[in-house]
Amino acid sequence: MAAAGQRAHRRARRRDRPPARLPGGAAAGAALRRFPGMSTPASFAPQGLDHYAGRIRAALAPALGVDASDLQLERPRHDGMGDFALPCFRYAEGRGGNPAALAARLAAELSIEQVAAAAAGPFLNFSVDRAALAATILADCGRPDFGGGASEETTLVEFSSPNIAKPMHVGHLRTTVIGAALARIHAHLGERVVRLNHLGDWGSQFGKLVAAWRRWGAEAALEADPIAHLLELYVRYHQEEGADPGLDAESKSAFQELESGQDNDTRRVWKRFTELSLQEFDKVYRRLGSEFDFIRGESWYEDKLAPLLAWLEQRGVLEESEGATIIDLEGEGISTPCLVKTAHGTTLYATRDLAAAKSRWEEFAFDRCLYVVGQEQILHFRQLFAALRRAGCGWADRCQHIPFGLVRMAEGKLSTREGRVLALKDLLDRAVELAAEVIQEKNPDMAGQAAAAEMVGLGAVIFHDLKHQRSKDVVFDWKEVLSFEGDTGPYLQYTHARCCAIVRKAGRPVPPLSEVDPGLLADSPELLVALGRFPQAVREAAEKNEPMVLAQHLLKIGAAANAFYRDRRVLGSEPPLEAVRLCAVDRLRRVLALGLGLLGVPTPEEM
RNA sequence: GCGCCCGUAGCUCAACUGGAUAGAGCACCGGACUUCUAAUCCGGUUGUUGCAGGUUCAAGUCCUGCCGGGCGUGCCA
Repeated sequence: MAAAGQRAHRRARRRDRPPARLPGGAAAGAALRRFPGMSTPASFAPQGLDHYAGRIRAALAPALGVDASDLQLERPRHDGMGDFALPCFRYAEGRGGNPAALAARLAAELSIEQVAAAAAGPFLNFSVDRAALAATILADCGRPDFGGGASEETTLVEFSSPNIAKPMHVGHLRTTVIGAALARIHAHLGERVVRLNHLGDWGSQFGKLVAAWRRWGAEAALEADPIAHLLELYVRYHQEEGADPGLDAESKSAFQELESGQDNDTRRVWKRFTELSLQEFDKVYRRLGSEFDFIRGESWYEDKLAPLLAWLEQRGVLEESEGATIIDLEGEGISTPCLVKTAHGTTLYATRDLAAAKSRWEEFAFDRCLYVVGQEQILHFRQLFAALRRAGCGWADRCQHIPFGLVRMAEGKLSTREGRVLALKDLLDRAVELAAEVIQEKNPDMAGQAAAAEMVGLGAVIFHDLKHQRSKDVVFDWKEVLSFEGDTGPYLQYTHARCCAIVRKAGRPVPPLSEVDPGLLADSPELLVALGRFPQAVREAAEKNEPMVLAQHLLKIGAAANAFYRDRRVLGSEPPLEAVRLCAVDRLRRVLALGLGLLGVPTPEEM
């Protein structure tokens, strides 16, 4: 059993929000709206730099005779080259000119309010007037919905999905943290988000567990530390199964009792294991700020399996092969068929996922359904979606696997069966402990040190996970994960806390925009541009389902912020300067809190 | 065997899905705290983007073939 985001089985618990009502049945429209380049989709009011991108497009489109949405506006590679760039190569092609000449001509001809155009060889660079930009940024960044949108689509996010009776370990960190971040990011864009925890609570392994419990289980140990004891039983089972054929028979019969659906002792034991596990998981979820609208294990779909199989049969996609029931996927370009029933008649992982997908579609009519599950299951999801397509589900294209790389320990492979795991709780505790030491050293007089340490420690772990591309494997390195310097969560938390301190110590309210002169911020273009690009970062993170995009952008804002208040004294400066800088610091504080909040990184006001 | 993912500075990673001189952090060296938190800032050093071809005005990015690592590959989840 691999280290990363497993998903497994049954029995669901519903909590919190009521089952959402969907506006009018089958939602129409493309599952995934594409946001080409730096365009601003209609559902988003222009924010930050978007204002100017819109103007530039509007001016360029007629000049080039192309549709505004086809314009490829880019970020210049280096600061100082402007705020937007248009490579002119492709536009020069059709009209016989050379790109540099076209750029020069456009630079001379274009007249855009508050935007200067300059040719740089074949590139046309645009610079936004600093004072105008400052005014825009100060106005937009103060809003709590900065970078937000008005999409009315419905997005399902399935994430975390640990197996019951096993500890959550570092492998679960990624799915839990990435999934929660994606859910928040999509929600910020206005989407109606449904968070699902597809617990691994079903399957033959629970027959094994119950069998092991009957042989060696100890009530006292179970109550003291349920998951530790259950893991112990699981490990022991695998140690002894080879030498003891009776075990296998016991576990098979236990699983049959479980699957029978009848209320018997096996089922009661299993149910108790589930509840004990959930209590433990909840502690971690609370710390990580992860919430679910529905905790539905695989078992929740149990009574939907028979109808599903009947439906598949009716659709004519089932075949028998070597005694098993399969859906052939050759026509979908997948040589491995999807198995929905074993030769012994039991259902499989894929069967439950098919039932789950169909049930979710019928309940939520989603515009997209994201499965945040490790990339070792890529084939499984390809099969799942292909099988749905074969069964005639057009909505299968709205389902998307969001894979991520494996977490591996530097010392070697993680293995649940061998009992070698790094429990997530231990990782978090260690991070918090270290954060407490640093706070004690750097800010010994602060009140509420324990609370701050919890936030900083968790912030370090969460941000570390989110700042990398999902697809890359991660070699877990204590030193790196627990680093609080440089491009880290605590760096951003620190920046936020500094901004909070300045606002707090100002001894007066942040002046309203009408009372400041934004032009006085013209000396800090990096800061303005970094803040101004925040909406684009949120959008791109959602579009790619890649929180890293937002994390990386927050680092840019953080760097600009630190340089800003390092060189520009706020409090005690000339009154007009103090006013506008205070205003800027306030916006920084808000945007950092907003962005970090989307990622799930806590934002202490002092640390 | 076949399929998918990854390969960028000593280390950890970016690079806006084909654009400008490939950028950050860590580490190392040197500077900056009687003033809003030095968990910071400023400056310096670091590249055959795994290898070889190909497409293109333009390739880290696309196509082919290799090398290396990881993960999958019908009755587990």
